[in-house]
Amino acid sequence: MANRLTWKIVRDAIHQQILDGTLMAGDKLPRDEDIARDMGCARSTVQRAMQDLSDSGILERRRKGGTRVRAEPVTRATLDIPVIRNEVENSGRKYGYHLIRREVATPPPSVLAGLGLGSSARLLRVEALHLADNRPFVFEDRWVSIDTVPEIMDIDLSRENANEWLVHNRPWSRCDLRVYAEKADARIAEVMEIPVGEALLVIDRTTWAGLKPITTVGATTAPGYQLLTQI
Amino acid sequence: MANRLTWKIVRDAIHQQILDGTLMAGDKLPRDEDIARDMGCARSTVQRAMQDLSDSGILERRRKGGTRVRAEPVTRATLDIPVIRNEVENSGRKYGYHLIRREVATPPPSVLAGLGLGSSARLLRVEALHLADNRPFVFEDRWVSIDTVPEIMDIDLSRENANEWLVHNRPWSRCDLRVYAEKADARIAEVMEIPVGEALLVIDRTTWAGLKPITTVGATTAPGYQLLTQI
DNA sequence: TGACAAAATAAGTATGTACATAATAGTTTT
DNA sequence: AAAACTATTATGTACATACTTATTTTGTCA
Repeated sequence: MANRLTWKIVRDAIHQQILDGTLMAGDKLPRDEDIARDMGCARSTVQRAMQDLSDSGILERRRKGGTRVRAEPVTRATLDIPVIRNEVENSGRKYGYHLIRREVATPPPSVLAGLGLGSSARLLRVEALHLADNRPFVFEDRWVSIDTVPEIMDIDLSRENANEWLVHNRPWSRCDLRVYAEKADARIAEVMEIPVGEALLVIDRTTWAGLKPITTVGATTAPGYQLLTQI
Repeated sequence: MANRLTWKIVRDAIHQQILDGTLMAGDKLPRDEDIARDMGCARSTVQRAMQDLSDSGILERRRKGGTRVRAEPVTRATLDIPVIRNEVENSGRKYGYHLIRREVATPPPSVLAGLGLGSSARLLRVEALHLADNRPFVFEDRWVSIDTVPEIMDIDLSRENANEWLVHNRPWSRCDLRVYAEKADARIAEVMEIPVGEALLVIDRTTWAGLKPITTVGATTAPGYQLLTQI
């Protein structure tokens, strides 16, 4: 009931001081306690606000060192990479899935290194195509650790999608992501039904459960695909 | 001193239940209060842990509805896009900058629409090349709102980098990012000293201060450029 | 039966207090 | 003067408590 300050109000007030130039890059802010006294709220409210600004990369906070406006600004964005089926269906299109290859093999050294495995490890390789309205949407080239996920061998991957099965049955605790552009080679061009040489966005993802590698996937997206974030 | 539970311990305990299958996608968790009682800590400690898991996209929380394991998992990653100079110098290379074009013009409709401006607005256009060890690293094609940032007209952009000037002098409150792949056209190929048709990663960014648009930039990166995140 | 109001619920927030921790500044010892 | 303690400081965390808010469930009335 009372006209208390919320941490979001405090956060926006501080942010506003940065936006209007009252606080510039590198400037030091007063102690949380003083800000709390000046604004008339509890220190924990200021702490919450500061934590949020710090998480967004706007402020830098150090014990004893105090709080300052980040001197080397970064654009910090949150990227949500959904399960492909959801991505397709949420955009109102029909999802389709098609298994291309399934085999047990020894992956190339780069894949083994990325997973932190020795040179003789044998993994399950899965190539599959995800469709949106019957058109190729994402081609995935995946290696799954049979050692970490033995159950995957019993799954009928022509009916069930490895991506979804893993995400529902083997949650990860660590994930490496890399995003880059690549020219479509003959193979990709054929599978995706596009001209050779087309520029495609590729999302590589490697996940672990604890220290054990689960899977590494290269997801080659159709032409025109965009990753979006909004802050 | 006492053996109190920290919110990180609580968070990891919950997360562990998800990792080991005790909690599956879609499952409902007990109320914070009950978890706190069971684990022997304050509800605020549980709240802090839950907030973190919710921010990471692992849990979904709704007032009255309770907490459940996210049914449609997403990979949520935080992307830090630094100022290019810092990115180059932090990797131990020499940073260079070169202004290619500076003019006042009316941008194409797509740019105007992205900025939410009418069809007659005149903006400052800046084309510039960022170098790493004297080799092209990022080509930027930028439009700056003269209305929002009139001071930009007085800056000598052949000496001072628009990217850095803006980021230090015009903090934004909202930012849209989009990442995609594009084939190098003749112009880009010449500027970047690469073959025509090379697949390049492009990062488009548009920023606002409140409702007023500041700038929109297309940053075309050199071949091999990767966006990385690690969770 | 359906529409609408009231109650119940669980997360979200605010506060004061106490203590923990990391980083710095100052002081003493070698 | 370098190294090794010590004190100080500002943020970080934990907790008990009280109140707020969004949402669902329930109850009432037409």
